[in-house]
Amino acid sequence: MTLSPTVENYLKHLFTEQQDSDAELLPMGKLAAALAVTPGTATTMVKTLADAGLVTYEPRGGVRLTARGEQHALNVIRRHRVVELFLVKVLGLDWSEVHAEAEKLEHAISEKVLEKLDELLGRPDCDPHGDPIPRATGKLAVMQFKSLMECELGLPQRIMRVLGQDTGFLQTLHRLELVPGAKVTVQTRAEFTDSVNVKTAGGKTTALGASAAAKILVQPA
Amino acid sequence: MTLSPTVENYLKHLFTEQQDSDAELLPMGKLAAALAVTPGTATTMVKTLADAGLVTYEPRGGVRLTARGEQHALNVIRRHRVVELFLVKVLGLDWSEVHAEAEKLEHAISEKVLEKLDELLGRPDCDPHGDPIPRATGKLAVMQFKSLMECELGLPQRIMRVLGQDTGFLQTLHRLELVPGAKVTVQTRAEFTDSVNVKTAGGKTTALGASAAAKILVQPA
DNA sequence: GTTTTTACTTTGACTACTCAAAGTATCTAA
DNA sequence: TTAGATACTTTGAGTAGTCAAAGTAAAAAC
Ligand SMILES: [Mn+2]
Ligand SMILES: [Mn+2]
Ligand SMILES: [Mn+2]
Ligand SMILES: [Mn+2]
Repeated sequence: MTLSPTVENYLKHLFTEQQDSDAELLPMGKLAAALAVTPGTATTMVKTLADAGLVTYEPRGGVRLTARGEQHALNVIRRHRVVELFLVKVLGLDWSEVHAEAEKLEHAISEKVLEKLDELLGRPDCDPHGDPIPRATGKLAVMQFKSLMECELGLPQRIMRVLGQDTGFLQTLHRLELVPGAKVTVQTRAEFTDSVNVKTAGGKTTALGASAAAKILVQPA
Repeated sequence: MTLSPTVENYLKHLFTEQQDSDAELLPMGKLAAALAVTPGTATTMVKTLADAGLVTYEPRGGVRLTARGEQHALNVIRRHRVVELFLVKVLGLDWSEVHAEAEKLEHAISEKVLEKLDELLGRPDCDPHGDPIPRATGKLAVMQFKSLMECELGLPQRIMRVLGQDTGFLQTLHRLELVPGAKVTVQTRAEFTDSVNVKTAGGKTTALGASAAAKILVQPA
């Protein structure tokens, strides 16, 4: 019962896509897009996963992880995020580049090595992007943060999480000191111009577009 | 020009088999046995590697790495051995189990991560079994040690290297304190009974069969 | 110098994964 | 309530890697 890297990727993306779209079934098109494969490829694979008892599949309806599929998905995500943190904390890689590295390593890490990494890192709760790390038991903390688009104006906020893995986006955020742990204050939100003015701890003020601001999640400091 | 894990394994085994058999060409049968595939599979793959310029192939003669193939092989071996040392030194895994782990990880480590690991470990020369680690440039130290079957009797020796990766064998050596770095003295070599008597630093004396003794390489202490 | 054995190569078939393109169900909109 | 668009499935084909078994060259034995 050892899953191929391909199957692990299907389960992982199935989980994350399922997470941020509260519908019963995930449409095949969404899954195919997330995996960057053609719809036909996704259909074929999902039927195989259904036969293996990892998903339930409704033709022309969509797909959903079973409890067993979800456990496997959470284990892959755990490996991915522990590895990301290891690469940043121990090896000193830039947080903007570790996602790509972890995409490969997550399929090569044994349970034993994962446990040792987790121990070395002090049983961390979050990866370098603020994404929660599932516990070895499969439990995943669900945190509800507001984004810079929704949080209160003028009140100091702490950045808790950054959504998205694009290297350029993350490098820019690093340059602007908009990383998890940093303190920021949203000064103004301009209507119609789609722009948010943010003051960082360093005192600098930056304008962010709505799509960027929505990816930065905060909590009152 | 990124090689698949399968191709990397062919190149790696080609290199090591080529090393310890000084013939011009490596017979296909040896390669097939080393990779645990059928001869037909090895033939097919070797023809592909020849087309890619990684080996030269003489039908019914044998196979040999080109300079390019050798560089790739050395890089894979470097990744394997650096990873093994990392697993022992940093994560605290047992030296008997790291080979299996490294077999998977060696294909998932980027050049950047490899460099960071090498740095973290202090640019090591050898892996936990005493196997030399190729330099980033591709240079591999060739060391000529005597085994416990050949070394001088009664003279203290330091264990420099242990050949073979079998978990049970390595666990036993660990229990007997016959690991790289340990000091030992060969007291007697019994003819006909195929047995060698070895005294360890702890003062205990152990009888080793010829095949085991031949795998333990030493140097006068 | 033939025969037999051994080592190797070739062939045909299979699994896992993928895409392009043709076919079909369902939803939307007139 | 039918026409068209959309989303999905099916089919046919291709790549990478593998094995079993049939075929062949070379070496060994006689
Ligand atoms: Mn990631
Ligand atoms: Mn992450
Ligand atoms: Mn090894
Ligand atoms: Mn080793």
